[in-house]
Amino acid sequence: MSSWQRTHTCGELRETHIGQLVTLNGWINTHRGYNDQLFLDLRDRYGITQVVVEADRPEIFKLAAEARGEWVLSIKGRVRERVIDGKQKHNTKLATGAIEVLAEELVVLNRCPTPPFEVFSVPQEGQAFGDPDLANEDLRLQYRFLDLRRPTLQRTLAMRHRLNKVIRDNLDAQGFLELETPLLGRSTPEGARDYLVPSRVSPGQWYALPQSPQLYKQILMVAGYDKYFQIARCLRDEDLRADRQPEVTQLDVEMSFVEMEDVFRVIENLTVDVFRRCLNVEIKLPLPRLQYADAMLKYGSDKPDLRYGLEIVDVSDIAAQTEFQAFRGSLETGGKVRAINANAAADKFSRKQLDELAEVVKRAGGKGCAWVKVEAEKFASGIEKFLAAPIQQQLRQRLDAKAGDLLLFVADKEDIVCQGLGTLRTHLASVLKLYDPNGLDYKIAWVLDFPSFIWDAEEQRWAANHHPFTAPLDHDLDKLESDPGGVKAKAYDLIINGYECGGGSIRIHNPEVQSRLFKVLGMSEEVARSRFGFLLDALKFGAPPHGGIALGLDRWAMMIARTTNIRDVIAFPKNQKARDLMTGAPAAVDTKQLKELGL
RNA sequence: GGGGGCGUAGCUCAAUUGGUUAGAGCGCCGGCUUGUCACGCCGGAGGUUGCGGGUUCGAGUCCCGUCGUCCUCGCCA
Repeated sequence: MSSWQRTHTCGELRETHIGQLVTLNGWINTHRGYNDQLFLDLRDRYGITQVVVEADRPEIFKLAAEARGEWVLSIKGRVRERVIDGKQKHNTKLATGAIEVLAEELVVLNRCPTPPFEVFSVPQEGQAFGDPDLANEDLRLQYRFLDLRRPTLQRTLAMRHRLNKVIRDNLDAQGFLELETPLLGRSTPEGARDYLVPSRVSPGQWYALPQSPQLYKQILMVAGYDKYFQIARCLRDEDLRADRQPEVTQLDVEMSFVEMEDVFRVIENLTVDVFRRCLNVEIKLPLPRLQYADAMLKYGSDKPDLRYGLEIVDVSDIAAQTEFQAFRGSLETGGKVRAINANAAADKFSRKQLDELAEVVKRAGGKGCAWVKVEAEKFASGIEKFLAAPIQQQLRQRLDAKAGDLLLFVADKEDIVCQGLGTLRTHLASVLKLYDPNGLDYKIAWVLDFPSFIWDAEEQRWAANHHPFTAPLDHDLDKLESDPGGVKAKAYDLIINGYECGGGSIRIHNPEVQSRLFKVLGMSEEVARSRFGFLLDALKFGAPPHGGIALGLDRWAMMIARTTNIRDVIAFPKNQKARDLMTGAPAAVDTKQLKELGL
C-alpha cells in the first residue's frame, strides 16, 4: 500500500478511534484558515471529517493554506477528540463530529481549478447533508462529474444500487433466471420511434435498439425459461419529459403457465421487499386494485395519485336541470359535467387565483371551469343565478358540500372532462399541500380492466391500447369482432403516487385468437407476418400460456429518492433535447465513418 | 410541431412605470484572525444584461427575430 492510501473513509472515524494514526483521502469540502491553524473538511462519499493543520509543521501548513475547494488530498494524522480546555467541542451536525484528525503529513493528490459552481455540501441536523443553492441544471449537466460529488446525488445512486440488488436477490429467491437479450435487433414498426443503427456489412440495412425486450422475452417463454427477468436498457426516440428519458432502465419480467394473479403475487412480494430494504417502509398487501374506468371517472387519470382524496363526482344529471348554457351545451352534444369538492378551500382562492384554476383546465384542453363557493344558505358564484335552490340542494348532497367548500365544475366531452379535472385535481392537491412531497408516504395500486382497443379517429381504425399480443379477458373474447370497444384486456399497470411505474399483460398464446386480434386491428396476415413473423412462428411451436410485466426502474428510483426529476436518479442523463451536455452527444462523425457504413 | 416559464458578475439572485456610474450574497484575489465547522472582520478584482435588429432624447426593462434551457400538450403499442 502506498503511503498516501487511506486507512479509513471520511465517514468512519468515531470516539473509539481516538489516538489512532490514520490516513484519509478525499476532496476539500470547505476550509477555514487562521495564522497558525487551518481547518479542512475532507469529503468522500461516506461523509465529512474535519482535519486540523497546525503551523508548527510549516511544510504541510504552507500546502494546506494554499489548498482550495475540491482539491484532492491525502492526510495522515492522529485522531483526537474535539476538546478545548477540557470542554467538549463536538459538532453534532457531523457523524464524525466527536473527533478530528491532526495532520502530520499532507499530500496534494490533485489540484482543482475554481469550480464553475459550488459543489460543497452543507451538514444539516441529524447528520444528513443538504445542497447549496443549485446552479442551473444545464451547467451542472455539463460538469456532471462535479455535480455527482454532491452527497444527495451520491446517496440517490447508492439507493439505485440497492434497488437493483434487492430485485436480484428477491427474484432469484423466487426462482427467476436473469437472462440477457440483444441490443441490436430488428425494427418493429408498432410503438415508439426506434433508434436505428446502420449495418456496415449489409449496407443500407439497419438494426434497431430495443424499445423493450418484449418479443425476446416471449420467445424465451416458448423456449421453456419459465421465470425470466432482466434489468434492461430500453431506448425510445420520443420527446422527453420530467419523468421520461430516451434511455431508461426497466425490470423486465416474464413467466409461463400464469394468469394475472400469479404476476401480481410475484411483483407484490418484490415491492414489499424493495420498500422494506431500501426505505424501511412497510407496504401492506394485497395492493389495492382500481378499474381503469373507475380511475378515469374518480380521478381523471389512469395513474391517479392516491395520497389524497379530491375525488371527481359526476353531476351531469343535476346539471341537465339547469339553464346554464355551458352545462347544457356540453350535455346536449353527449358530454359530461363533473365536479371536484375542494374541502374548506373557498377562502383560499381569490378571484384571480380562481381564474388561474380555469387556466389550468384550459392548458389541459378544456374551456375552463366554473366555480362555486359554498356558504351556509347559498352559493357565492358567478353562475349562482343559473342554479335554482333545489339544484343547489342536490349539488350539496351529491358533492357532500359544506359551508366553506369550493366546488369546481368542468363541462365538456368526457375525455376532456377527465383530462381537465384530473389535471385540476393534481394542481389543487399541490397548492393546497394535501400531501408531503418529502414524506415516506407511498400509495401503490394496480390499475386493471383496460380496454383492449382504442379508436384511432385519425386513421379510422382500432389500435391496440397496450400491444397487439395482449390477451383479452376470457369472457370478452366473443365480443372481439362485434364490439371491439367493449373488450377489456388482461393488462395491468402498477402506479405509485401518481406515476405509472410498471405495466404488463397476459399474452395471447393461441394462434387463432392472435389472428382474430390482428384482424380487428386491420392488420393482414401478410403485414403481421412481415412485422412479427419470427414471434408468430415461435408461438406456433408449442407456446406456453405466459405473461409478464415491466417496471420502470428510473421511476421507482424517483419514488424512493422522492424527486420529481428523472435526471436526479440517472448518473449521466440527457437533457430535454436528448443531448448529453457533458460529452456533447449526439455529434457529427467523420465522413470516413459514414462512408464505411455506406451512408 | 403547439403553449408557457426562465436567460443580468464564476454561481444564486436584485434593479420602482423606460431615466444618473447595473447592485447584494456566495465564490475568487490580498490582508487580519488558535477553535472554526456554510468561521469571522477589512479591502480588491470581476458585467457586450444570451445573441441580432427595432422603437425612443434615453432600453436590463418595450417590440420583432434568433439561440439555449426547463415545464407541458401532441407523441411515448
